[in-house]
Amino acid sequence: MILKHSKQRDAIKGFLMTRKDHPTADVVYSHVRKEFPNISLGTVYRNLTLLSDIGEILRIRVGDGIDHFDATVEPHYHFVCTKCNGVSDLNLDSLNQINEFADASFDGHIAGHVTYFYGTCPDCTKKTLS
Amino acid sequence: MILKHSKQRDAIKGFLMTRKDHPTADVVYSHVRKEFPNISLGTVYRNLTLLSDIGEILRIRVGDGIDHFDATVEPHYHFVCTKCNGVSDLNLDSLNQINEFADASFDGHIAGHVTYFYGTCPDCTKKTLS
DNA sequence: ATTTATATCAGTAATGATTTCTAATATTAT
DNA sequence: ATAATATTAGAAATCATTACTGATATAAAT
Repeated sequence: MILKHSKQRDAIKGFLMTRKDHPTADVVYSHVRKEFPNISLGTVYRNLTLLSDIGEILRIRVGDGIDHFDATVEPHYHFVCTKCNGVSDLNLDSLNQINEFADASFDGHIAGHVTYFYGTCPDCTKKTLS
Repeated sequence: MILKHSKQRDAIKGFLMTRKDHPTADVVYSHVRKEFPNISLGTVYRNLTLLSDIGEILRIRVGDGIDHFDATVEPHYHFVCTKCNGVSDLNLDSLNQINEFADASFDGHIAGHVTYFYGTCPDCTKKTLS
């Protein structure tokens, strides 16, 4: 199916690009609504799904049962704060060697892995100390 | 709240212990129903949640949006087959060193990681070849 | 510019997994 | 036995997400 240009899709992608905290569909919705008061949550979901299908954004699942979205599509790892539940990026080299490590003792074929780290984010660490 | 014994809970835990494929609540439900025809899905969910809260089983999220459950609580890694969607265990040493690796370039504190591997399981690998 | 074709939209309804509610039942202690 | 209460079955509610529908916007063809 051929894509047609859409202002709503532009706004969704544009908003995501301004954010480093991997917002949920609901957060995207509430912000894009400032520019498009009549936009529907269904449109937000449809475009987030479309954009991730064509590889322009990432859909991230970090165990809270809610999908998060990320405009940075280059492979990278994520961090989830167990205090504020925030999601952020980690500046970390690829851990692809763990695929071979796992493959060594496995009878099938390992193509990749999904990893996220958890703990206390910089902000919550500061708050704990003060 | 003090726990009381329950035949339904026993059956749920007992069924889970016979399985290595990390069934979903729905699968647990359909099997336990053979012994307790009137058991409700809510009871299955409540007990699976209770058992994982007290650490007798694990609740596993592998990105398909459905919770899987595992009677093996010792830390171990999981594998998801991208062909049959089956979930299985991996016999793999802990990768805890990646926590320190990630911590090195991170301003907060990393307490742990969640990882699962994906690819083709032994069965599907065999079928592809034949 | 008009017309045509169709992708996208807003709004709403439907879905699927999971949780919560309620009155009845089962379990444990007294 | 009796009392106290955790647990149950069944149904309803919730939450995130997807699908449906007729109207609208976009891009291409005339």
